Amino acid sequence: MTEQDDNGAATIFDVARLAGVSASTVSRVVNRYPHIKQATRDRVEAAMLELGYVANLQARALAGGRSQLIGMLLYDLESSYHNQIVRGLDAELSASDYDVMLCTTHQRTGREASYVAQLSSGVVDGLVVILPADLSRYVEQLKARDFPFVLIDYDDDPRYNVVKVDNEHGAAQAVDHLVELGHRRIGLITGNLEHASARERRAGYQDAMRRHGLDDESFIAVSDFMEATAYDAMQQLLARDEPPTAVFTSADVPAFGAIEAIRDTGLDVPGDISVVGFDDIPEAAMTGLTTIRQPMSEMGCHAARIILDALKGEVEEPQLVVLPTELVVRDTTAAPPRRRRGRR
Amino acid sequence: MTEQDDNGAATIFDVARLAGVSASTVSRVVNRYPHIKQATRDRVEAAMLELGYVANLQARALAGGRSQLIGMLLYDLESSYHNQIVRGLDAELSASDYDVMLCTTHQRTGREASYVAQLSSGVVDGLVVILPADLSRYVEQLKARDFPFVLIDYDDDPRYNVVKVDNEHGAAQAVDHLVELGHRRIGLITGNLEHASARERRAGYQDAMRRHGLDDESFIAVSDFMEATAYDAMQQLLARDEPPTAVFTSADVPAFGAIEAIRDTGLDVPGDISVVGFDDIPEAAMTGLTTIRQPMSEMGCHAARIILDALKGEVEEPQLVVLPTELVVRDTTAAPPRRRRGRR
DNA sequence: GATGATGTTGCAAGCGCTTGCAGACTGGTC
DNA sequence: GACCAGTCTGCAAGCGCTTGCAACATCATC
Repeated sequence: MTEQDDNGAATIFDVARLAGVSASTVSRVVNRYPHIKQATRDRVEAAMLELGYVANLQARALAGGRSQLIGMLLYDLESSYHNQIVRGLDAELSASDYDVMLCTTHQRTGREASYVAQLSSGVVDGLVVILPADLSRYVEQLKARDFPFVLIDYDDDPRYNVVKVDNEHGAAQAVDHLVELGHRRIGLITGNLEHASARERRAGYQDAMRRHGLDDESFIAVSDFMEATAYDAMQQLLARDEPPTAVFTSADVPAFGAIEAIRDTGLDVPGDISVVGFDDIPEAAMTGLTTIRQPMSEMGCHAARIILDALKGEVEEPQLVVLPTELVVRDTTAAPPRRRRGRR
Repeated sequence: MTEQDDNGAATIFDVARLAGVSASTVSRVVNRYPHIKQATRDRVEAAMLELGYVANLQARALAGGRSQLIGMLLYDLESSYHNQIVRGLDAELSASDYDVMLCTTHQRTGREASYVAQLSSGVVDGLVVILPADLSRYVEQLKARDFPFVLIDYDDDPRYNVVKVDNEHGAAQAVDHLVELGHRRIGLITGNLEHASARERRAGYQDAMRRHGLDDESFIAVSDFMEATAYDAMQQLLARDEPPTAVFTSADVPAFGAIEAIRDTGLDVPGDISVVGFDDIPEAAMTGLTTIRQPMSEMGCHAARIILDALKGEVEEPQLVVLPTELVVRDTTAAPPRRRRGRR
């Protein structure tokens, strides 16, 4: 309302002067230090309000306080998969005065380490990481510094906090569903095998197939979670003498690619070939894709909770949270066609 | 490689000691100050490498330097619309050693002001804002402080940097397309009219309709960019004595809602009713929605460029960038049915 | 060989905040 | 009335960095 300084915002000293106390006292009010006389507190709060005081996060973090920010490192913002997780995280954190800062590495995979270094050196108080592949380089450093962090969708590693879903069981659910419908020739289009999730889903598929007496490695095509490569992978499977009557893809996005490839060959989904995805992103519901649902926003919640606990100093053993998946049957799966058609 | 301190990372002093220079010199090397002897520079760089030195962003920002971060404020991360913009922004920025920090206000509309205050008080060097409604509260403050910022999808306001598309023309393209197909009763489902884009698209629709001698306010239903409310709005339009044979929705997401409502009534898209969206999000291509494309990643690029220019001190007049839209015809538009059917 | 223009570096004062320590109170007890 | 425990507040020393200023080194010039 009243006098604002020339350019910048009001500092803690401005507030202190106006309230007739020292800066330390203002700091204590802001940080909810218990032993402050109510009258003093009121005066300080009034002054803050009047000046529109906003704490300078930089200074606070620098002086040893907290930045009240949790970093989230992703390789990509394209997929709605991440967004759901962010939602969950954000919802849980915002109840505790924390906020999320999102960073994406995009193409520039090599920059992960520097991102982590930067963020963890004061910008954020904790880190949630969804990245493929080998984190060892920087994760060990974080660990050594007792910096709170959670890995999402990573290998089960007793040294770290990990939040994930039961990928193997999820893949088995997909296979079981297809077998129940009567399918015997069931293909798999895996994701990039650098991802733990891709490996685990493949393992789940293989186990389930074996359990049904159906294992045949040649039904496996490798892709990388992208639509275009899944299209190609599907074409490979279709080119076989006896193409599969169903495919399970390691995510929803590649499922779309597979469906396109199938339809481009003149075949029908699910009439000729059934398709099951993984994730249950919103687009899956929209297009009627049968899929294995991951509770994504729950994953975000759990990650948040682990970080918050660590921040409270309730440091426990590293936690492993494995959430259950769920089969969602929609319109891309059906019984296999009666009469066998060779190819095409 | 060698001695790392007890916990935290190496500071500028550690580097200085190892290189046998003062901290200021190290700072100058880091900040590419020109007058440094090559030999000194080399020595410092070697020391940095050896210690794995990472500048503390907080301290740097606090001391008056730059954080090398551009903030982006969104109300939502759900729609792929934003993601595309972020992509463009990020691509452009990362070429200049800047990174993006994303913040979403989510439901909590009231917190926008505090977000902006926090971010602009040192966390980021510039701000890109995609928010609905009334920004006046905090935007004026930013302006007064000469803090670089860009508004996306905002009213044309000569005081601010604004990046947007030609919403009116886009809407006109949609109407023209439908008229060309033979439609005369063309409905509009607007977005939340707090958004400038919703208002402009409505204006474009109205102008075009008038131009074709077709204006009839009763064909306008108000929604809010969401699928569910668009569903309801469409139902209203369908309940009329003479329902429209085509609708234009102010975004792609509500178009999906409208289509669902139409199909739930037993009618066909585009056989009975044509639908045109706006945005061209990936889901539009996937589901064959005819729509008006916004060059989203270009919008991000432009925003980045404006911020970077401002940061370079090349402060010019506030810029207004209006990008063209493009009609993308897919499978949800066709000629109206021959024989008029009353309702249902 | 003196002079000035440049190039190269260090000193020290902050940036806005937190926090350990200590001093000044308050109240209750013996 | 003296004393102790507890409550409340200020002082001052940083957190890790940038940057204006000044000092010194270098070099070409006359």
